[in-house]
Amino acid sequence: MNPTMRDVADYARVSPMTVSRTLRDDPGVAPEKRSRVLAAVAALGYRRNEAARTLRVGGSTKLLGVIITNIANPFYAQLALGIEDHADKRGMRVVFANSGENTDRERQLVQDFAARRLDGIIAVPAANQHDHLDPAGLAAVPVVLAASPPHRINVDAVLLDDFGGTYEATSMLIARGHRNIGFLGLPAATWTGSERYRGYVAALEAAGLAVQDRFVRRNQPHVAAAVEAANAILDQPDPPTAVFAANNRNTIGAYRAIRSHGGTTALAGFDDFDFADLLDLPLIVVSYDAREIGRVAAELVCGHIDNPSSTPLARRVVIPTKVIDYPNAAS
Amino acid sequence: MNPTMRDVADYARVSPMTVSRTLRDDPGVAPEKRSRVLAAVAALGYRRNEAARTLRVGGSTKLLGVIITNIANPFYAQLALGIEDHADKRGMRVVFANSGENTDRERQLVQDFAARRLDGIIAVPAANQHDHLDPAGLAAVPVVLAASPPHRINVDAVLLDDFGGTYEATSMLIARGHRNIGFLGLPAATWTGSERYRGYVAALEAAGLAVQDRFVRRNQPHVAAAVEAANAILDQPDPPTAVFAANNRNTIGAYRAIRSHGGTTALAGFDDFDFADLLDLPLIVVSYDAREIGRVAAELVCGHIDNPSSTPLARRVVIPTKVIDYPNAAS
DNA sequence: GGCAACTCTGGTACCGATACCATCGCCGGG
DNA sequence: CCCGGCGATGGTATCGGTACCAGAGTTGCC
Repeated sequence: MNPTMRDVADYARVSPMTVSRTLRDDPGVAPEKRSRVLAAVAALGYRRNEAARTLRVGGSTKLLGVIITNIANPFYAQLALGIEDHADKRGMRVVFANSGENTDRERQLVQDFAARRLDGIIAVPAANQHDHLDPAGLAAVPVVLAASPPHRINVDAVLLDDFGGTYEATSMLIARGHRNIGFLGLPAATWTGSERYRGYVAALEAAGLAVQDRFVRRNQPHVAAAVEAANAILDQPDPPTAVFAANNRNTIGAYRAIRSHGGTTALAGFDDFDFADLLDLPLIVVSYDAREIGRVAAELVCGHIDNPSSTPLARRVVIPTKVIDYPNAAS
Repeated sequence: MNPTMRDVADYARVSPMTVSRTLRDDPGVAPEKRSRVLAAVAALGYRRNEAARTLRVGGSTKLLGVIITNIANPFYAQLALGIEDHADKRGMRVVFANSGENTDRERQLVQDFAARRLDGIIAVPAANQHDHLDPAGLAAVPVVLAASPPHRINVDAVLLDDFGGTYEATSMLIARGHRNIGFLGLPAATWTGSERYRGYVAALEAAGLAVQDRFVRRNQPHVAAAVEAANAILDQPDPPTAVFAANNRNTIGAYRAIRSHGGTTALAGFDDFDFADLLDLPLIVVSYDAREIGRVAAELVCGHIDNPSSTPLARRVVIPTKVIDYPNAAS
């Protein structure tokens, strides 16, 4: 087995206490014994058992739990980077898990994290059901939500300006003369889905345009469905001259459909991506700093870790969005 | 503070042992006491302290450490997904950290992981210096490398067929009539860089073509440098009619350069990506299942966890590549 | 009826580290 | 010369669980 502190003590002919003090840089260890201890540590390849230390000191595990829906989505990868940025500054490590948009699994993961006594949890909730994310039921482990506000629980959240970004991009389409604008959205029950739709509707209304339901599709779980929905919109008589896609997947689907329809329909979408400027059709995207979301979420959760007495404030930090125009002129 | 097992025992008017047994599903607990205990657990919101349990049982932390260079790279995100796939089946969680291609940081992370008694480590090494990844110096924590073979240490590795993929893609360019083919590579000191270059050279030689150093650039750390290198190659008199780019970054750079040169140069590159079929120039990519790499690496490391006595075999599993042709005909 | 075997329960020690207190030797001042 | 005080060191209990063993109560079989 691994050497223990007692082994080191025996080897160095001192008591375990002296070893403990030495390794904690406690003053009041004679230089000579100190060096004997360090030599013993090196000789035995000793490494302190942090779990045991944590148990005794009542200290923290210095682990931050992160639950996201899918790390393969570049948005979440950036989020993860931002969280790690901040965690690392505090000597903390990050435990990642993918929920796969499944609330049951999300619940299991949260329970597991609490049992492991992680210091804090950052979650991108899969759905609207948030009871299992309430710190009150989780041994008071601080929780911060990202990308979606809490529902009936009292925790902080870092949000994106879903409404504003969509409003701005849609308005840009209108400013370019489009009057009939399609919408490929996310399920209405989700925060993001509802906010982005709200932004679309508000932009139309502000320009005195009516929302036409025949141009709206709101439930495409994958790219293939998005292609199909976009085709359905474009195949109508008197089709829209522009489309707004509420996320990455829908943008790709719309892009493919527009391409196969001759490429004359304007396209705007939420979520920027690499290569957006290398495509063969013009594109408008709503961009934002996903890494910053992670950084802020980590800051908030660390704030609660440092100061557990602070009652959850249900704060909401909103990260701004920026609309980017990729003209993608003929090459 | 959190309730302890003793609190539960007091509440249920039994001994701590009975609580412990109940929570471990030990048979031989009277049904009535059992239900009293479960009621007490629910009433107090008790959660067993896994760290304490691990300490006593001498068991494992059920944590797998993963060190990659940058999670924002979709390749590593997929790798991470594959690792989590397998870990999850065994009730393990995954601790991620980015080394940022910095060996010093990598060393710190590995030490930290060992001190936390993680059960195993999967690393994509930042460089050729691997001493710090030797399980012998890490409390015998099993280590598996991904994407790069071990150097002077005795551990398993999961590799990609860097040579074969490059050979095949380059050969495809040759088969299409190209005789002068540029190469945008990675530093020669890296395994991947050297293997991919070897594949390029071997394909040329097999076709009786000479390697022309004026068409080769091997050190572009970011996209801007790749653009510059590609421009330098294309601006020569009698430039190549095709270019092979040894990774993602170089492919993007080459793509931009080729586009600005009129778009007549053929392009092939290592690493597939979303949107590859939506660009406005034809493209050949070397594709592979990054998720599978992660899955296999996790399997290997779990094998060592289950059977610590097994001497490291320095096994090498090679994941195959597949060449994909995106004609990207005019839209 | 007696004794072994079995079921259920609780006491005690211990995993590896550290907080707290006791001890020991040494110093200077009264 | 003796005692208070200080710095260095070690003993002991403890963090939250669990392995091991002992003991109480019950049953079954000869």
